[in-house]
Amino acid sequence: MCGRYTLDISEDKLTTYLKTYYEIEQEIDHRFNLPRYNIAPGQRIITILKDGDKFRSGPLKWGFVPFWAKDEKIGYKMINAKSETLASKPSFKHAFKNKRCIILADSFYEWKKDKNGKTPMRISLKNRKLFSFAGLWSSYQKEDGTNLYTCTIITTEPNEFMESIHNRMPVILTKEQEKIWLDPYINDEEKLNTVLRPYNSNEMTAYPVSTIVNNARNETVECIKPIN
DNA sequence: CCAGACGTTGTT
DNA sequence: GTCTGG
DNA sequence: CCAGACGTTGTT
DNA sequence: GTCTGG
Repeated sequence: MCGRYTLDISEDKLTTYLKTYYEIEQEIDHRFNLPRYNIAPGQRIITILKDGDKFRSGPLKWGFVPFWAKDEKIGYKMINAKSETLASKPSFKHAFKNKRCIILADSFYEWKKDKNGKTPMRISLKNRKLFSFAGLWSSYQKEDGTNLYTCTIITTEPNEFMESIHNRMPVILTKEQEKIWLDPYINDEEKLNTVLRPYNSNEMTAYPVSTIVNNARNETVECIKPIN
């Protein structure tokens, strides 16, 4: 599963990143408060989607609320979506065809179970670069008529590397895979499914961190500090 | 047909 | 809205 | 994901 | 146990 992650990059550098890879000229909202060391469900997160031929970056609340929901609380239960069943679940099938997005990150946390209980692990790419999770988004109309925009992170079976830590992992996309995933003109299930695969084990790395990260109120750099 | 759920993970 | 179960 | 609350009425 | 909030 994937229920916590980081985006350890300055506002300036992320601005450059968005321009370089996605031709996005927008400013980053200062309220994102970058860098971030403990991003949790329920928060507004930085995402990218494709609007026609242009990429757009925007904040989406993490926790998918289907447009037909009676109550937005359901979002707290929909922070992840199983890649294997996206096309058949009433909650996700529409978004799978029409509302795909990616979520920018540079690492994520998983709690590894051992004899002592749970140890939070920080997992990132060996090259330490930013990457993106595959996601789905939704627009939900609230009672007061305003819209709530939400998203979910897609999970898959673990690769060889992740197996020792957890039984699921988020779908991480290469830049090539992102092109397919974000292309609004593609809606062929089989084609889309080809990118929803576990990431290359050889490019991933992990280390244990302090349980400071357990509490989502703790947002300091201590969250990513290695422990013995 | 209508009613009621619609989700994931991990734990029991 | 759409699917499953009765 | 984990942490922390989880209830009502009436009175201060 | 189960829901809400971060």
